[in-house]
Amino acid sequence: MATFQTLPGFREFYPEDFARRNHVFRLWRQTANAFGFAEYDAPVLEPLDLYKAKSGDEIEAQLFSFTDKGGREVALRPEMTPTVCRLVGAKASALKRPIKWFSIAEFYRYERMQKGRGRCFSQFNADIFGEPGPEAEIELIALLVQCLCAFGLTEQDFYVRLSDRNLWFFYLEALGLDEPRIRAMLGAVDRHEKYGDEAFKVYGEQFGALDGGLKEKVLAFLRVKSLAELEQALAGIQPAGEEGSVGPKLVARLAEWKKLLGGLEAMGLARFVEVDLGVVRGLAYYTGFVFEAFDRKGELRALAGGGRYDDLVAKLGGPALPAVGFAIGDMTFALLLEQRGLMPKFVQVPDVYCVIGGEAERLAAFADIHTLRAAGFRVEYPMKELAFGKQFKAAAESGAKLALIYGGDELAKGVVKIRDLGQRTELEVGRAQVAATVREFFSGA
RNA sequence: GCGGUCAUAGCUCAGUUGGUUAGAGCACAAGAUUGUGAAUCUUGGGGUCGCGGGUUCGAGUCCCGUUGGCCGCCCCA
Repeated sequence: MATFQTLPGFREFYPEDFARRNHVFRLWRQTANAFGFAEYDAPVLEPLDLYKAKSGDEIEAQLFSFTDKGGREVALRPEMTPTVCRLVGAKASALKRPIKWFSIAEFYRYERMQKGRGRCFSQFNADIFGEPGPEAEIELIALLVQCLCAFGLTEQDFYVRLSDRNLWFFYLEALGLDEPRIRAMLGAVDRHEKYGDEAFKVYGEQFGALDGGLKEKVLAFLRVKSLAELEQALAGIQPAGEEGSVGPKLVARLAEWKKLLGGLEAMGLARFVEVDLGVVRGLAYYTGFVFEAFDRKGELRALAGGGRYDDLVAKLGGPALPAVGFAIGDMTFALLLEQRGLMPKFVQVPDVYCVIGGEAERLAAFADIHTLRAAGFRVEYPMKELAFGKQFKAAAESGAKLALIYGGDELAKGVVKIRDLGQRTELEVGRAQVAATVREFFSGA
């Protein structure tokens, strides 16, 4: 048993694990490319203040942070958003709009592990900068859906819940709440799914008990599950001619909802998306539409989450720049794929396995082995001398399609015996024809 | 940060009310087998029973602590 243990919550990728991870990353990358997103990366270690500026001082408890040898307060990145805001903010005026970027990167959070959560994990991040309208959300939600569908997942397996912090803000404003009350109420809305009416307790402690009419209106809004219900709920709140200052904002917002849902429907994605105003997402930097993807069975943590954060680039020192983004975590996602039998088994299979008689034959084989490898074939051979019987067994077990046989007889005749391990047929070819014959076999296969 | 639960070979697990040198299957390796296939048989390597302490004539087994895994709470950017 090894003296040294892996640090808690960190992961090791043995070849089969690594193959699975590669598979996931490869399809994410391919999908993002299809949507015209450009890939970037950035440092793993960042100034601690970058995260404090975004999320507040409390965030430090959940970071891998320390003081470096130059006295700098630094942290391993727990997320990509502040970093990408800095990157984009620094060159905003030179970047062609819309700015569509993605990354696949590893992140670190000092947290207790749970199912689907560790201290290190990877995320696919995609963001659009410079587009204030719901066109950006359409593009991103479509990308999110496709990033899951690319693996064979369907609307039976997952769905995206769509909500809107702006809409809530305007609605609560129309109900007469001031900003502190609105923020507290959004906190209650966020917790309502889990705690029921208990969720309003904090609000009550802060601002006094909720009057029944208000609570009823909040609950009604929270239960909105479709555009039609939304229109109905809003119709009730803005009687014609009254509340003139709030009404137009809600009307304009409703138009954006129609645009967003209409766009997604036109893409054929309506079946993946559910209106659900019960989602507002924890941290307060989101400024508009927010969305989260969940498995349909509701057994797993959120698969992905995102939303609009129009103020963040400026807050982190860049120009005012509207932004929307989302992230998919790799851990919960891998669990879902395993659960649905959509994670392939990866075995490394050579194209060709060489069966080699002795030392002289080995040298002859080496010449062909290297030629074939240089041509892109995956070629294996036994590292040490083995009985022929063992070598044929090894060739069969390796999964190779072809065996090249370099025995004393063949060497003497200047030929190589090529055995089709699937068909169990053999033919002899001259040494000079080996590469061409192998190439022909695989181009036909 | 809090709670529950678990820890024996690379993996899955046995191991009796505490009793001699800790076992099996799988996997790995060698041989039977020096020119043809996933088989079979034989053999082998591999363990400070997570770590530390305690009780006892004696601890894998009981007690305490600790580390780590899993699950849940808080949190979830």
